[in-house]
Amino acid sequence: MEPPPANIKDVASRAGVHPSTVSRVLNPATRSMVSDHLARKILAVAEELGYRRNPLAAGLRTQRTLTVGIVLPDLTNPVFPPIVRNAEHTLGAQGYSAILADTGNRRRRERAVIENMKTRRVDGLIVAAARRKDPVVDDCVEMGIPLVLVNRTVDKHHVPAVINDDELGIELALKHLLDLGHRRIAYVGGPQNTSTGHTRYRSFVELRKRFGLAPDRGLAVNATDYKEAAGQDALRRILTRRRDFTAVLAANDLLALGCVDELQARGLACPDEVSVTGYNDMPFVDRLDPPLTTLHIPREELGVQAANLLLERIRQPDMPIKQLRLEPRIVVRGSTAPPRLRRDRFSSSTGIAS
Amino acid sequence: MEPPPANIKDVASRAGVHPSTVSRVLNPATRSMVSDHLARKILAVAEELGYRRNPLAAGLRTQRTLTVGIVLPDLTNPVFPPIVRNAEHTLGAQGYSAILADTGNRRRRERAVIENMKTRRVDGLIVAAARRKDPVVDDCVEMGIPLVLVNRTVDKHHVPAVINDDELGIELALKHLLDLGHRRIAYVGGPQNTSTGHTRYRSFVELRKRFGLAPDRGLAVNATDYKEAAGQDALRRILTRRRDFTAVLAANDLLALGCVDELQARGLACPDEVSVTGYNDMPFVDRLDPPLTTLHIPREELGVQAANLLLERIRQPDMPIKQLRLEPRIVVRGSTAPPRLRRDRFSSSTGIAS
DNA sequence: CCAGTGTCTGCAATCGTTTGCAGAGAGTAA
DNA sequence: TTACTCTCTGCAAACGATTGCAGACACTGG
Repeated sequence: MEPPPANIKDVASRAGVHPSTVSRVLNPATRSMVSDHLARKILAVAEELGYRRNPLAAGLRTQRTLTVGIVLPDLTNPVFPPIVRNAEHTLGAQGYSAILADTGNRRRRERAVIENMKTRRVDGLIVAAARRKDPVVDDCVEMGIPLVLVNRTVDKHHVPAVINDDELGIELALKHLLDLGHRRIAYVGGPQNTSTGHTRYRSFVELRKRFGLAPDRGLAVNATDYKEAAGQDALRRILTRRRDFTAVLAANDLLALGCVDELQARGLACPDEVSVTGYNDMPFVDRLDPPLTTLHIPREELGVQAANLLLERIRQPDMPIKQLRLEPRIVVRGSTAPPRLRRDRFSSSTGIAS
Repeated sequence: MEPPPANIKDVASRAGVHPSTVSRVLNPATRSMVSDHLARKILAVAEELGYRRNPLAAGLRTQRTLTVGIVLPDLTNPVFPPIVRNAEHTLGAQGYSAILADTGNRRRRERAVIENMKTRRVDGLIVAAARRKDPVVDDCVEMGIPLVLVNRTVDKHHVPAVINDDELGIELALKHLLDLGHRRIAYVGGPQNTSTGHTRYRSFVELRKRFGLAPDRGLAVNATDYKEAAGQDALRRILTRRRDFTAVLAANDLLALGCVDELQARGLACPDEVSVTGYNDMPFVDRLDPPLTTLHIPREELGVQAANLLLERIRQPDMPIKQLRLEPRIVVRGSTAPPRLRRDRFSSSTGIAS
C-alpha cells in the first residue's frame, strides 16, 4: 500500500549510471556538466519512477532547507492574514515553504519559536512580531540568519524591513480631521514598545506642533495593546481628564473600535459628536456601524515585498540592507464628520465648551 | 560571527563517550538505557555546548520530521485564522511545527502544495480545503499519510475530520426565523462541491419539509463561492423570480453580507423588510450594520481538536477513525426581526402579499 | 606515437543522527 | 572456578543526497 518512494540510487541503477550523475542532472546548476543525451535519459527514468528529491537529505548535505519561518504576533488580527498569504505565495513560487508560528504577543513564545526555527535550519525569517528593542531579532542578525521585518521594525537601523510610512499616515489622518474643522483632537496610540506605536505617537505629537495646535498632553494616551479593550480603556482614561475633544485619532483599527465602544457606552454619537479614525483598513471596517475612516495600507504588497526582500538576502547576503516604506492612503468613511456644537450634557460635566 | 552549532559528536567527545550514548540520553524513549550518573554528565555537557539536535539528520534517519502541513483554501476568510492559530499552538506544544499553504481555492494549487508537503516528508496533514470529491485527499489516505480534515469533509466516510454539526446549525437558524414568524424563507447556499455547502443545503430542504413549509425551489440558490459577490449574485437570481420572501437564510457570513448588499442596492431594509442570517460568526460581524444574526462555531475548538486528532493518528495509525462534529449555537443580533407587512411596491410585482 | 587538452562520469567522503547488534564488565549461583 | 545473566556502552551501518577530485576516454597537433 505504501511503496517506499524512489531514491536517487534507484534512478541511477535503473538508468545505468552513478547516483552522482543523477544528482547533477537534477540540479540546474550542475545540469550542464553531463551530456545532453545521458541527461535526457536520466530525466526520463526519474519521471518514470516518480522520483522526488528528499529535501532532508539534500538539506543535511547543503545546509539549505528551502524553508523560511514566518513569525506573527497574532494571526487573528486581520492585518496579518493578507500579509502571510502573499508572502507564502511568493515564497512558494520560488520553491520555498513557509513554517508559521503565532507568538500570541508573548516574548517567551517569540523566543521559543524563533529558537525552534533556527534549529530547524530555516534559510530565513520573516518577522512581524518585532519589538523596538528585540534581543531575539538582534541574535538573528548577529548570527547572520537572513531576516526581514514586516509591518513593525526595530530601533536599530541596520535591519531589512518592509513597513508603512507612518509619518505620512498620521499626517493624512490629522489633515483630514483638520480639514473637517476639528481642533481638539484626542489621540489613542499603540504600545510604545512597538515601532508602529512609537512612530505614530511621535508623528502625532510633532505634527500637532507643526500645524500649530496646542501641545495638549492630556489628550493623548497610549494603549498597552493593539486590541479593542485596550483602546476602549485608553479613551476612558482620556475622558476622565478631558471631554472637550471633537475627534479621536486612533493608531490602529482595533483601538478605534474600542474608542467607538467607549463613546457608545457614554452615549456619545459617532461621528455626530465625536469623529474617529483608525489605521490599517482591516477587512470589513467599511461595513461597520459607522463605517470606519482609516488608513489603507498595501497589505498584499507588504507580504510580497517582504518575501522578495528575504529571498534577495538569502541569495545575496552581502547586498546593502534595504528598508522599504510603503505609502498608506486615507479612506474617508462614515466615522468622521465636521465637528458640531456640543450638546449641553457633554460639555457641562467639565464646564468647558468647545 | 557564526560558529558552527555543536553536533552530537562534539558533545560525545567532550563528555568522553560515544555519540550513540549521547543520542540515547537525549531521546526520552531510550533515556533509561544509560546509567543515571553518565546521563547527568552528558546532559550537562550538552547544555554547556548549547547543543541542539539537528532535525534534518534525525528526520533522515527516523523518517519523522515533527512537521505537519496545514492546507487552507483562503487565509483571508476570517474563519480560518483562529483555527490555524489554535492548531499551531497545540501542535507546537508537542514539538511539531506547522508548514502552511494557502491554495487560493484552486485545485491545481491544492494538488501542488500537498505534493510539496509530501516530498517534504511531513508527518501529517490538516486540510481545510477539501472538496466533497477530492482525489488529492484520497491519494493521501491511500498512501497512509495521517490526515485530518477540518471544517469541511469529503463524501467518503472513512476520513478523520473535525467539522460542524451543520444539520443542527441550519435547524437553529430556521427555527429562529420560524419563531419570529417568517414563512417564506429564501436560502442562499454555498458551493455544492464542498461538504458544508452540500450539507447545509440538504438540511435546509429537508427541514423545510419537516416543518411543513412548501417546497419552494425557486427560493433556494447555491452560490458558486463563499464570497460576498457570489452571495449577492445568488440573491439577485432569486429576486428575479420571487420577491415575496421575508427572510434569507445564508449558508455563510460572507454570503449573508452579499445578501445584505443586494437588499441595500434594491432599497430593501434589513431587517425591517427582509431578515438575514449567516453562518460562522466571523469576527466583527457583531459590529456590522446591521449586526448579523448568525451561527457561532467553536473556531478555537476546531483547531485544537483537529491538531489533537492528527497527533493521535500519527502516534497510533491503527486507531479507529474518528469524526468530531461540534455544535454551533445561534447568536441573535440585529439582522433578524419579525416579518412586517410589505410595502406596496414590494409585493406588487408578483401580486403576492405575505 | 606521444603528450596535451577537454569533456564527461564515477568514486568516496560527508552532512548529523539513530539503532540493531555485540561485547565488556560486574554480579550471582552452582 | 565456571557459566550465566544483566546492565551498560561502543561499533558501524544506515538514512539520501551533494561535490571535490581524479580517472577514462576521445581527440588534436606535433
